[in-house]
Amino acid sequence: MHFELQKQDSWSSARRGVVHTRRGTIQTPAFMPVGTFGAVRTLDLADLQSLNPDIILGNTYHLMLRPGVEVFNHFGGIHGFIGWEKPVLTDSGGYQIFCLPHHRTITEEGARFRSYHDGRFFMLSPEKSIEVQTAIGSDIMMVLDQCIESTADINATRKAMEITHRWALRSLEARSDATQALFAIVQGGVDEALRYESVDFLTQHPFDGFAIGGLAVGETKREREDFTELVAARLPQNKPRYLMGVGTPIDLLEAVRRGVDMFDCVIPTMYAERGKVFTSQGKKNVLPVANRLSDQPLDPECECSTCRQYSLGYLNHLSKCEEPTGWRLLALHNQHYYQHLMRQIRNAIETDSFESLYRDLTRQWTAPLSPRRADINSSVNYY
RNA sequence: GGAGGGAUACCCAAGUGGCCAAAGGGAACAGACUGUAAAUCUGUCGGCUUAUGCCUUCGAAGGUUCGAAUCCUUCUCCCUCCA
Repeated sequence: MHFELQKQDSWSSARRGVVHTRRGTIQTPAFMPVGTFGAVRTLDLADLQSLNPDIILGNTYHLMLRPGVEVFNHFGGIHGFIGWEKPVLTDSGGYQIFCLPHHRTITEEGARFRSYHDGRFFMLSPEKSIEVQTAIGSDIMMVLDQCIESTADINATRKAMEITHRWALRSLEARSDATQALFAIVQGGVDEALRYESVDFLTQHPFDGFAIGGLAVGETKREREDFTELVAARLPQNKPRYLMGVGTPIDLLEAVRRGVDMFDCVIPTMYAERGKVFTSQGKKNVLPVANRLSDQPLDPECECSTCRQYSLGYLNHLSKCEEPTGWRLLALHNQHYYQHLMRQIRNAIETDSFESLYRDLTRQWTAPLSPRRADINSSVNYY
């Protein structure tokens, strides 16, 4: 795997690049839809192909519990299993160490988990995570890390960072197939010195890319942006930078501006299930009764299949009935919105217009609506 | 014509003398959610309000009682069964 840096924005740290993987290229900045269990929630392969992201995500932790390594060995990896031929990145399970704290204990060896699904104990070590990711056959693997709340004290944060470093080296050692890329994960909470230390340690080793972990886990938006900037600026130019788990459209824009190349987030699908969509007019709630008789699309400026075919009134109805088709239609819209946003961003960097795109979008997302527009659709919010 | 059962807030529904402005659902409204144990969680939901405060409310009208959604009388409407 290698990273081709095509253009550096002159106004900001934004960069346009291409990640070359064994299964194809990823145009960056890129947003990767999250498919934890081997499917982007509510979407099927045809939906996914119509959205056409360059890469999707799967999750080691969930996939090792179900269906298990045996199934991936049988099917020859996730690509054959789910029918997706383009790149897949697997998260290592590090986030589950963070978000399932009552189900595990951490030792030097790894995280000993009690399965939330059948109660059995198992050890998720760096080696085990790599073994599972190898069976899954992802094109980009992540090292097992210890993510920790941004609000944790400095000692705990240092400890988590140091174990993350040791686990990262063990992961590198455990990799058997170098065509599977391996990214390390920078930790260090919201402490400047620790973040620098983490970057400096990890970048001494031959990882294919570097992720910024431990953000969007309790810190303020400002801290998130500051630490993204600080870490990205210290990472090598010639390797991709991946901000894990982030975020809202404005988070993405702010992070691209600070030099991040790759993102993933559950927000597009999660919000779809909550009746929330991103539009050119801001974040909108589909559920209020005020939308019941609307024959307008979700977003008149959107070209997604949902906006081309369905009225807000119908989507309001489906969402209120908790009809899975409604979640799917909103998920398609939100994922389209994210892919479209990233296309706009890539274009803007290419054509030296990132600054004006940045200003347009931030104005659009934060400016109050005109009275006329507010009158037409009272359920619009800002980001 | 006879015998029973019922009427509670926007809807369904609990409550059978004080701890009832009234459980629980639903709806509505607001909020949360960022490397998905999430079709989840939180708040508001009679009115006025800073309120542990006042006012109005449990089909209607009277009555008993210190005190009534709860007991009694009459009335109205609904349901079931028997003729």
